[in-house]
Amino acid sequence: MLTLKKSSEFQDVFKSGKWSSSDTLVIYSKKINSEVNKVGVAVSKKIGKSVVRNRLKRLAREAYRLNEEKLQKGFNIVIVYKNSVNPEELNFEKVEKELCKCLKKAGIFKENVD
RNA sequence: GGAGUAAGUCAGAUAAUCGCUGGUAUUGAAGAAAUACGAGAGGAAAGUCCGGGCUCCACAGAGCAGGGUGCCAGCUAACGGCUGGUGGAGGUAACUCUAAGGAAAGUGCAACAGAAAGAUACCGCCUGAAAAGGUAAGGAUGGAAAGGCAGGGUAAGAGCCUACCAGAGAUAUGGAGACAUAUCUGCUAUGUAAACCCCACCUGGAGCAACACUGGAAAAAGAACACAUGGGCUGCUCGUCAGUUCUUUUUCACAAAACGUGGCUUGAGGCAUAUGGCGACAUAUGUCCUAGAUAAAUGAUUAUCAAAUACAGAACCCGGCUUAUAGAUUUGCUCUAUAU
RNA sequence: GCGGGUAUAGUUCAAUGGUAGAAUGCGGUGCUUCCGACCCCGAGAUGUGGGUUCGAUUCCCAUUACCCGCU
Repeated sequence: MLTLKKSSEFQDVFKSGKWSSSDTLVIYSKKINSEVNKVGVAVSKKIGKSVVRNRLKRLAREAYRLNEEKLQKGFNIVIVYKNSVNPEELNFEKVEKELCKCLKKAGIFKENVD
């Protein structure tokens, strides 16, 4: 799993990418000329303390990792948690569900997969 | 058995599958990558309230200003920390708390009430015909009222005298000291220094986003040059150092705010034993190596253990303080009930 | 990571250690045929917990929330 690292890459995805959202997540994506996908996760400081934010990042990364094979390639993706999220209500199953929903909306899933 | 008090310890474990970040070894020309082995968040990692190391500024200068600390002795690299004691406060007790120098160097403040707020006594009491004088027992106020209270004494009164209590000074004894005890003198000096201040001691500034190293080109404009200007922490005054560059803009290229590499983890380190000390701690010997990331590493699923749930995530390092914290557990001591 | 600041009525701001005040908003009364404007009256607050002081918005300590700067 490759991650986005530069600030300029993040800004590029935010400005010129497509977005789709669910109750808890917003996903920005941009197609580029590449054979791999890159992912970044962003959690606002308003959601909680560092323990909470780290936990949410891990959940998102794990959910992405388990579903990575089902995706089309050549995208830069940024996963953002909404500020209205209640961290106590989230567990791994919910995050995975929401993430897949958003990715389908964005059209990144391969067509022949449910 | 109950209630309490003090000091600690732990902070889920084991197994399986998938996955993450360093290290070592092997393969590989190297890089990337792969395989194997082993390691991988805390008691507060937090708040940033103190202190120190380290780096740069002149290895760090002078004076004033400013800031901090404040019973005594010790410990420590240092401290506003810790240990042991002294005084005071609370508790039946075990024990706990305590910013605790100076108000007799000076200044300020003490609203309202009250005659009066450390000072010219309003009413009152006594002497006296009056004028005037002597007084502070009693009176209302107030947080605080001329040491308190009782007796003697007196014209009325008053430490004027006496006992007890409280405060001040002197002397003696004990103690390293804070201070304690005893005796004598004598009756005045209110409170506030977490008001200014005085005294004693300490204090240069900035911080790893510090700092060092490597890495492209071209052009234009401006400023200042030796008794001058700018810079070297903040306020001022001095002193001193370096000695020609500095600032801005544009174009191309670009990891480009170089988001690169180092600094970076072996350290006032941990553990065990012995010795010295009431103790904090010190010394000696042996032994161990235990995160180092940079959009930032510990996660997901399943099973078992009654249950798996608190506060919470290293970011240069260390010593403290403060604050948050589910549950489990050990030891010492105190009071109390019942039984023997 | 480092440095600094703020918190007072519903809102915007004042206040030498001595009764917390103003504007606006809110409620009521009057005026008006009714509403508005105007007049009168009223309620309403020192972020939280300790300490110093006779007395704390003010001084000291801790804590919570928010904001700003460095990069």
